[in-house]
Amino acid sequence: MEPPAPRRRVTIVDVARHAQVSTTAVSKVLRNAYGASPEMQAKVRRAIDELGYRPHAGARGLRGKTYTIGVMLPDIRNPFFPDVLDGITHTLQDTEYQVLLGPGDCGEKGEARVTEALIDRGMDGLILVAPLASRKRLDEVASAVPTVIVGRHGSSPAYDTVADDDVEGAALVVGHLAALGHRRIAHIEHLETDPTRLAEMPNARRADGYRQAMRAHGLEECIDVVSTSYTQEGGYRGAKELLERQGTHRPTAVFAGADVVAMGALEAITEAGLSVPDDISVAGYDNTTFAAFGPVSLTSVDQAGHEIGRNAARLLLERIADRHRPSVQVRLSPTLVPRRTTARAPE
Amino acid sequence: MEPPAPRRRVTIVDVARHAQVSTTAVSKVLRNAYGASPEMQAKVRRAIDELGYRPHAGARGLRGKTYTIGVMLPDIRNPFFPDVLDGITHTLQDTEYQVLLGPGDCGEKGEARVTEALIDRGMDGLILVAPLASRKRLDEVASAVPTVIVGRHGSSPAYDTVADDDVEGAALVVGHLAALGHRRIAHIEHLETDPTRLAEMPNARRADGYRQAMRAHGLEECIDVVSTSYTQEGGYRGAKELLERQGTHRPTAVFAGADVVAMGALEAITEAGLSVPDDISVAGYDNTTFAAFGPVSLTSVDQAGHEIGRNAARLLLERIADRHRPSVQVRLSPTLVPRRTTARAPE
DNA sequence: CACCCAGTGGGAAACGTTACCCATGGGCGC
DNA sequence: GCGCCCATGGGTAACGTTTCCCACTGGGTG
Repeated sequence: MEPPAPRRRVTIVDVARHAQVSTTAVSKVLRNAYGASPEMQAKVRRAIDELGYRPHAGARGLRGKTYTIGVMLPDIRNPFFPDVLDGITHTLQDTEYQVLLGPGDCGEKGEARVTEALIDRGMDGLILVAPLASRKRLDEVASAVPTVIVGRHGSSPAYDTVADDDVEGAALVVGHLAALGHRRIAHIEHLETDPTRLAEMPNARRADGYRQAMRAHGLEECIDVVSTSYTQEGGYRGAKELLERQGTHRPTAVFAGADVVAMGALEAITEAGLSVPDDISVAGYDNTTFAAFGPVSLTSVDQAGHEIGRNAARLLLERIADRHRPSVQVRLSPTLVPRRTTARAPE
Repeated sequence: MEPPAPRRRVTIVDVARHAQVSTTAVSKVLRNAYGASPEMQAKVRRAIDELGYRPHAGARGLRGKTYTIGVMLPDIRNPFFPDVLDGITHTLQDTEYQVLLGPGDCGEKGEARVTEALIDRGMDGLILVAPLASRKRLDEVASAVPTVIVGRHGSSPAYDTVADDDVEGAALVVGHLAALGHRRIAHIEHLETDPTRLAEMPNARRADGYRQAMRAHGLEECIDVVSTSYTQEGGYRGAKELLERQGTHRPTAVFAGADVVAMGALEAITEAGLSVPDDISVAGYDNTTFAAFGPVSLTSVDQAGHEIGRNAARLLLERIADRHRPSVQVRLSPTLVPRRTTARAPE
């Protein structure tokens, strides 16, 4: 069977004709612009309803705004990002802005491609979540369109930032484990080689925070960092390496830099025939639904993704309204959520 | 510090001037259209590279195409959807099309809003994943823009569909459990009240398939369905209800309609002090990363999300190329992935 | 030698919307 | 009573691209 013929779209001209006014008048009503009397408003709105008119965003973008916010997500699988997204959509849902997501496809290349695509599609503003791009590129992006960077430290006059204090989060974990009597607390980090990103990326800050906190607790000698990656497989490899350490070199607690990493670590520990938390404690980061899941019950750090998203959306709206206001950095504090994968150190 | 002044975007006019040709010529080169000599092509391409020109999708959309595909995802949290998305982006990545996601925000209302937003933003085609909308609405959407519906049964001349055979999937689970000696196999389903959707939604088909398979195995007497919802909490409630059954009414195996449901069920079973799979077997559906996670190791049904996505993208490209070709229905077969949450029935 | 056609290039009008500015008319201050 | 200003409405030119069609060239054909 052949599909039915597509109908022509209702345009502003149709509305104007139907309401017996000019297109300019309709446009004014649409944008709540100055210069439309209440009667005019009513007449136009009725015509809009009767015809089922909806403005064409692309055409709007040519002169004015598209009323669209683009969000670049580096990895849809990471269960932390939906929280951020919720905060964004929630803040935007009673504005006239619509959120569209660009799937970052992992990797700097794919991320750049998606970001360009969002710009080319006339987004009024961009929220980049944990971007890998260089600062120079971020500045370029921000010069093309109002931009908020989420989850990265380091500031620029060109864009606003919202981030959680990862150093503080790491300190919370180390403090918690130390209070439970652990001394040999190891950390699985995401390997970062690019020197310019080194200080800005959350993973580097967490590793840094871990080292600082260990020293603060007089555990400098016990600092033990394994570099893999923030993936389940990275956690698995990292934990395997830690478990190979002999006797008093083997850690009694593992601080994984992300919940997915903790997942991999738990898998490796289970495979090794060890028990959590009796033989070894494990803590993650992000407080994903996975961590909250009863049978897992992973101690984790809550980043308040919803709050991050809310702030990002708010800042973006502000910046769209005034591109010249000075840039803002919002830093939020994480909280520790102790669960059943951490307990008193053995012996 | 004030952000730097934004630069004007490079347009096709700039390219034309720089290459000393007409804008028409540049446009032809951009679209590989007929009527541009090799020399012209080379000259224009060089100008494009030198100026770093990228076409403005919104402006293109006004006359031609935007080279953008919109994907409506009802729930980013469901770990099954990223697989589908991967299949889509993978198929599209060496075309000139870009994928943008519309977050469905759960619920028919939000879904409708996002779908409209995608249409208004000039998408060349739409992929709707497991939409809740009525058939009438789907037909309307499809009449506005080429559309592929994923994960819903029932066909229409207006759109193509790609779906997994849920009846078959349910049969795989029941067959597996029956072969392990289970007789009292219960099912936790997602309650569906809307009669028009009843036959089309995957959840209904799974419940149906469960009943058919139970009868086929001579277990008609043991059919036991609890209606909650496809959420973790729904699984928790459903399992609690099942565990309250006394003696020989209590099931020895639970077929949860989705992995998230199985998560909730596992939580309830653990809380009740029972052991999986010794006391009770549990199977899920979707084969998410959660199911594959070692310490969980949930028996599940794999829907080949990647294949679904691939097919959806392929069909959509075909339909964009020819809006008049008859509609196509692709049905894929699921496979069972037995893991450690299912074992021989007790006694 | 007139004619035609294929190949190539460009001019101009769309596409749907908004920004800018001007025209009109009535009320108000002086 | 005269001029001024504000409130209201509309005309028109953008915005960046594609599509439609016409013009020109040169070579082959009748």
